[in-house]
Amino acid sequence: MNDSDILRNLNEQQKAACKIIEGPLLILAGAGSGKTRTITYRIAYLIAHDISPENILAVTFTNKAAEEMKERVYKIVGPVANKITMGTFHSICSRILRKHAELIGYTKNFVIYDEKDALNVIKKIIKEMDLPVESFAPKKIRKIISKYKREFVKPNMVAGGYNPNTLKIATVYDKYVKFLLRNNAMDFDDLIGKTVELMSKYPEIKEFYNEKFRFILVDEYQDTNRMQFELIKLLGDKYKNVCVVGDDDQSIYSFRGADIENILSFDKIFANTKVIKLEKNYRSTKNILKAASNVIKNNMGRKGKTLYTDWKEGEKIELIDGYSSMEEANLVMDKIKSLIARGTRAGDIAILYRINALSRVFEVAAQKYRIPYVIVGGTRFFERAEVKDILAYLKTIVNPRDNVSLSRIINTPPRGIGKKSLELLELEAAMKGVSLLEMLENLESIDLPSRTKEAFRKFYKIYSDIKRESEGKGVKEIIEVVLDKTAYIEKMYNTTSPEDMSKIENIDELLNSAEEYDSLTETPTLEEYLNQISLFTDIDAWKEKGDRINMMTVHSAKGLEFDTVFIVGAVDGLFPHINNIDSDSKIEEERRLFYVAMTRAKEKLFVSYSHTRDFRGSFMPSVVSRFIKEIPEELLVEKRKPHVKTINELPAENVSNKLAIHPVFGKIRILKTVGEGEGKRAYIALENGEKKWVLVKYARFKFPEE
DNA sequence: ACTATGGATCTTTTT
DNA sequence: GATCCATAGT
Repeated sequence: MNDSDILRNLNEQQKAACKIIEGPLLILAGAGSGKTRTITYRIAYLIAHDISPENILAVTFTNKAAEEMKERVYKIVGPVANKITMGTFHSICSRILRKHAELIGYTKNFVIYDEKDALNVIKKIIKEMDLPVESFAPKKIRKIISKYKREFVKPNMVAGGYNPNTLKIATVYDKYVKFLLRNNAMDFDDLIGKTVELMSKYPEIKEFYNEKFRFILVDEYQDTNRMQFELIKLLGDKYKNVCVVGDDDQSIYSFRGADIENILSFDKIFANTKVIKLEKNYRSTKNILKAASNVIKNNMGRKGKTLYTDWKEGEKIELIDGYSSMEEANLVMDKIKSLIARGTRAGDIAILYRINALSRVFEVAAQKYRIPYVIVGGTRFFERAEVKDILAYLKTIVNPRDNVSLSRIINTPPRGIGKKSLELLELEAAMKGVSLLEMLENLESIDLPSRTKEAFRKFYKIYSDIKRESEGKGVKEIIEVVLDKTAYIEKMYNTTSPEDMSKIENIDELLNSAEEYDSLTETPTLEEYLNQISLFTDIDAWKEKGDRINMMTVHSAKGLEFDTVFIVGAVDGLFPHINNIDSDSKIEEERRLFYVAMTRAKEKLFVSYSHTRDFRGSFMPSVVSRFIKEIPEELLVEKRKPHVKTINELPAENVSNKLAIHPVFGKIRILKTVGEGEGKRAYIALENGEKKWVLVKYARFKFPEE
């Protein structure tokens, strides 16, 4: 394979990006500009130029993206592709850390705590310290700690300032860090942060990886945070062959610390950076691209790119105007039904929303219309309670120091070990400075009521039986041992309740995942399996092009494309989200998110909204998203309808005896209204003759033909 | 020790 | 409308 074989598939800018082999390179790649293609061919080009695949590191945003890239490179260069290191920051760091864990006080079997585990630890600490939950909300503290970690602020470096709570938070932080270390556990931030610390502290390790990864590629660079940047800096320190690919317009992870500065100041850290812009879009029609560009141009402080396409004009963008969110969902499904009838494949359609909560109403509608669907994301599979229970058994086998997992399973299924007993055990363990499991091994050394002791003994027997019988077995078999020894399914669930049935199905699904792992891995180990799944996301598992429509958040849809896209729930407060409308920078991120959503569409884009929406059970009035208003009217199928009038916008005398449509009761007649503001009520007559008083605040009436 | 129940509280997005 | 938590009853 020679250069021209590789390069003939690329446009001029893409070619240029391949040819710069050495030195720092920043590729600004617009949406749909063939970014993945460019990276893939660049890797092939490197290999064609005698660069050893072992010396190439490619960092992607998801595991799935890494796999796809590997496959694509494989198609060009063959089996040597398997020698390239590819993965997410988290998976690569986890691999590195397992090799050197002892140097930082861990063992190579450390476990990774997910958000829930981390939150539980913090809750525990807050309770222990007897802090008022009002000013120490665990979730908020968790966020603050995560931020400290990302910025390399250690507990003893937290500045007290004027807020007396800050020091207490620093104490929680300190206890949290120590807890994790004692439990041989890391959270997501640790994976990156500790790798950075490892390399800063041990020059010989850094040197090793500098030599190993002489050529570095980072995809989705706009969504890296400071820690990740530090890591790239360290890894690329010796050879400076660092190629990053990103699009400032698609930066949508600032809540996770992603810092656009990483793009803007890349060339300050890596001197003589070459910059290439990919501005030709191969994905969307002219109309979609034009609409998206008109939205994103309202953001200030962009690097500035002008996307263009040779593609057809295409269809205009269609707005879908529902009254309630239920009606909105039904109208969307109506549309989808007719699209499918006209030959569109269900798998080529996506419904994108701002928040997961919205999936529910669309799921119900899809079922009603008998449209096959798949929901990607939401509650992660591996975070479901029944799955976590089983995994906790596995984690305890691998890492006996993991007290979080042990306290989860010690009485699951119930075996007579209650809160009090567990507390006693924890107290003893803390005093002796040993793990819970070590405590269980030495039960004789402590003074306990004999019944409690017996219960502990029984549990320890189950645990050691599992451990013994797991020796030399595959992961699936080990899970079967756990299920067998604990009688988990029989004791926890009954086969008549539908909820329990779905839990049993989830456990089956877990067995399937283990079986798949066992069969696809050369030397399967429990350790590796646990590591893999703790860094696994739903999007990684998502099978594309199934014959079902796809539903997911806009965040999950990053990097994907679909023929037909529905952006749903496009109302102010949802998209942009209510939490992000109080500052320009937050609104700009919401706008980028909307832009990402729009640019997922290849052929046809729909945007839907409703005039009321469900909020914690009751109704909330809503207003069309400001982003819809930024789409030029000539790109829309129909002109935007004037916003419907609500009862509060009309004088009382205009309302009486008027026909309206109510979100629940349908066609109604308003007879009179009483009161003003919050307490304003309306007396209405339903079609069936029934009469009712309703609160105007919740019942949003729509008046026809206003 | 366990289960059922009601109350409070919350939802942004994710590795 | 879901989930988490404290409490009361078994």
